[in-house]
Formats: sequence, structure tokens, C-alpha cells
Amino acid sequence: MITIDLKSRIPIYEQLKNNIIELVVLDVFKPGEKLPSVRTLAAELGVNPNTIQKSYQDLEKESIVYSLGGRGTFISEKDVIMSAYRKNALKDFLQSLKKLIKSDISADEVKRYVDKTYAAERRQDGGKYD
Amino acid sequence: MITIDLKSRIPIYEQLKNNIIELVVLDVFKPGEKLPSVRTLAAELGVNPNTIQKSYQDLEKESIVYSLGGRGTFISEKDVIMSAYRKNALKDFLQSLKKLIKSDISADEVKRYVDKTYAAERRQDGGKYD
Amino acid sequence: MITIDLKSRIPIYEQLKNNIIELVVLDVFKPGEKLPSVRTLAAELGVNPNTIQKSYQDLEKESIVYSLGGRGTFISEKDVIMSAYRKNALKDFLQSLKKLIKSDISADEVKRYVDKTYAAERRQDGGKYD
Amino acid sequence: MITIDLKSRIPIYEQLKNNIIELVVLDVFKPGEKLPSVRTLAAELGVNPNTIQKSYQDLEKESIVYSLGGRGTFISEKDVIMSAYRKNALKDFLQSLKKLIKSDISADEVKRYVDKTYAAERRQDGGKYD
DNA sequence: GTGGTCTAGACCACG
DNA sequence: GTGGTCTAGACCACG
Repeated sequence: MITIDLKSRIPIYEQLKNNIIELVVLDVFKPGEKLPSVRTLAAELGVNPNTIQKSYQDLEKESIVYSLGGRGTFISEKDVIMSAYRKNALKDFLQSLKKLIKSDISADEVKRYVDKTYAAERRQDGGKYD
Repeated sequence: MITIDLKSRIPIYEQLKNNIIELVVLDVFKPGEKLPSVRTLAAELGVNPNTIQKSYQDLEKESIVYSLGGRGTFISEKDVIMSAYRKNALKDFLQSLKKLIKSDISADEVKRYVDKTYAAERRQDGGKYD
Repeated sequence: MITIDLKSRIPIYEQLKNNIIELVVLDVFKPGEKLPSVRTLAAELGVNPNTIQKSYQDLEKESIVYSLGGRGTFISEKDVIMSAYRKNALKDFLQSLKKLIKSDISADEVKRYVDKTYAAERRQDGGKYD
Repeated sequence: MITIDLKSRIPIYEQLKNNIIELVVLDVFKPGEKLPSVRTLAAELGVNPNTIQKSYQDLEKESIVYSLGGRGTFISEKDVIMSAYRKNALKDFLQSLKKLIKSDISADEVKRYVDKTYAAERRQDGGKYD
């Protein structure tokens, strides 16, 4: 379910964070659900437990998860997560859009890219439920 | 003209690179124009000449500028720069768009954001020629 | 394994780059293999770590190696390296051949040089497996 | 007749040297012929007289030209120049050929490149005498 | 321990 | 004066 790319330039702990957030957004992880323990996940992914720990701590600081001493780490309410996720995606989206505009691309061309991407993502989603 | 933020987590040499590329895209730096010398810019920005050197050499490897030892560093042809810039912006744009789509935003809402951003950028451009 | 000539007019970091590429071409370094760490190699060769760093970063930009911060620097897939290497060797070959042709050497004589060099290189290879 | 590329990474004084040697090899400059004076050539090419001076001095050291105090600089005997030129081209040729062989290219393929280059150079030569 | 960034400062070739 | 290379040495994030 959770996978990481050891060869990526993105730090493992950050891949892990993004991965977990994405799984909540896609309704794979449900609010209140218990995450695998630090040790379990570390063994499963073959990474240092400290790395998992750092991810969980970061996620807790961002209110994506909450930990109950001794009982584990759990997914928070979805609306909190969704709004954080969307806010972040939107920030990146607008920033890259502004750069794109500076390169003299037309609004129509940008919208064509939007349509094409929606079509492609829809196709992929369909595949998932075959 | 060129400014850097010493407190940013983005390395100085990368800020510098982005800064210079943007100034070319915005036609502030013209092809063939000489950039400030490594030492001059280092003194101006209060950073080490090696840091400027690294920026210039990186930009040269990316064909954004060309350096002539003993003569200076100069802006390359604009089409090379523009296509590299747009390719990069487009990659970021599509990546953030995909994340946005996962958060169940509608294509129409995305397009409204596109229109709003175009309007805002146009306003800014208009300001430049007042 | 890796050696440099401090007296050469070829910069140390470039000697190092050529050295590493050659060792991959000759199958001494295998894809995925970890290179010596920046500090280790610096100590071994008696040069500054920054010089090794520059080599490794250059090689990474050319997709010869990939560096994972905190983990090390590793050899990339061989096909990428081979094609870059051959493309470069071929460019030099054709350039020197054109100069040779200007000196009125005959195609037959050039081909004799080719045969002689192949024979000599084969002998050297044979020697390796004695 | 003599041209230089200010944008090239090759130092101007070296371009100049290669240029003059090539013109002798191609029989454009004849042995005993007087080269343009340092000042004249500097004015013509728009470069610093020191740069021309350095080229001429280097060429004299390599016995490509000889200078008669106060009267000018003259082309040496052609056989000296030819053998130096060919020796140099041959060294580069063999070196790049060895690299090419390491990339597992076949002797036949190398010879095909030789034939193709001869054909192309002959075509160019033909054009010159139209 | 590993690579990545940066400062301070030296010396070089080229023009 | 200009870019290019290099040493010495510091501090950082990541694992």
C-alpha cells in the first residue's frame, strides 16, 4: 500500500508523508484508522525506524494524524486533511501557472492542458474499478 | 535587479539561477548581453564569488548563458531559454494539477482559477507600461 | 583504481570524471555500484573534498551517476553511459580524421592505422585474461 | 582569409595558430610568404595585438614560421609544417580510436565512418575548385 | 557517515 | 579585469 522510491531525490520521510496524505485523499485510509506501527512499517519498507518516526511526527504537527500514547497513530478528520492538501496543491498550481503565463502561453492552451489531464486521470480511475 | 533571500531554504545559487532565467524571460536581460562579472555580483549581493560562479556554470551547462574566460558571461539565444523555461513550468503545472484533481476539484473550477490568474497577471503587466 | 595526475593541465575534477566513465565502460564499475564517498576518495587521492564533489555533481548532471544525499553516489544504467561515451569518442574521431584527410593521407593508410590499433588493443585485452 | 570565432571556448590565440597552420597545409599560405603584421591582423580581426603576438611567438617556437627582425614573419618550409600537423592529427586520431574501440565498436563500422568522411570531404573539395 | 551548500582566499590563463 | 580551478574548513539535512 505504502511504497517509497529509494532512488528518488525526495527524502524518504517526505515521500512517506505525501504517500499517507494521498492515501487519505483517495479514501484508502479512513479517518480514525490506525496506521502501521513505526517498527512494522520500518521493517516492511526496509528503512530506518527513525525515518518513519520523523514522518509520523511531522504529520502529527500538521494535524494529519494524531497519536494516542502507547496505542498508536491514527488518521485525523478528513476535512482537515483535504483542505490542507488542496491548499497546498493550489499554491503549487498557481505558482506554476504564473510562470507559464510569463512564457506567453495563451489561456486557451492552458485550458486544453487542463482538459487533457482530466481526461487522462478519468481514464486511470476507470481502470482502477475494473 | 538581481536579489536573493539569504534566509530562504532554496540555495543561493539556485535563487540566482531562477532570478536570471526570469529576467531573460521578462526581456530585462537580452540575448548577447553581458551579465555582471562573478566578483562584481558577489560584492553586490554580499555572497562568496564561488557561489556566483556555481550559478553561472550551471546556467552555462543548461545553455542559458555562455561564459568566455577572460571576457565575461553572456545571455544565450532566447528561444533556447524560453523552451527550457516553459517545459519546466509545464511539468510543475501538470504535476500540481494532478494533485488538485485528486482532491475532487472540478475542471470548471480549475479553469476559473486559470482565468482569474490571467486577469491578475494582465493587470500587473498593464501597470508596467503606465 | 582511480588515479590522477596533479601535474597535468587537465583539471583534476575532469581527470576524475574521465577516469570513472572509463571504469564503467570497461566494466570495472558496475551499474548500481556505490562509488567511494566524497571524503574517502578525497583522502585517498590527496585532494580537497570539494574537487571530488564537483566531479560527482558533474557526472550526475550527465546521468553517469546518481547521488542520494546521506546515502552515497551510485553508477547509473550502463546504456546511458555507453551511448554518451561513444558519441563523444566518435565526435573526436571524426574531427581528427578530417584534419588527417587535409594532410593528404589516403583512406587505405588510415584503414591500416585502424587495423593496427585494433590488433594492439586486442593484444592488451588478451593480456588481461592470461 | 583568417577568421576567428569570439564565442568559441578555444582561446583566440590558439584558433589563430590552428588557422594559420591549416592554411599552410591547404596551400593557401606558401612557404616563404609573409604573414600580415601583428598590428594589421589585430585591426582586421578586432582583437588585441598581444593576442596576435602570442600566436606568432608560439608558431615560431614550433618552427611553423620564422621572423626576421623588423621585416616581418614568414612561413617556414612546408615539410616541417606538414609533418608536425600530421603527427598531431594522428595522435588525436589514435587516441579517439582507442576510446571508440573500448565502446565495442567493430573495425568494419569504423572503416565505414572513414569512407563516409572521405566521401564528404571530397565533395567539399570539389566545390572549392568549381 | 553521506552528499550539498557556502565562505574565505589563492593562483592561473586569457585578453 | 575576467572566468576557472583548487584548498581549507564550516555547517546542514538525511538516514
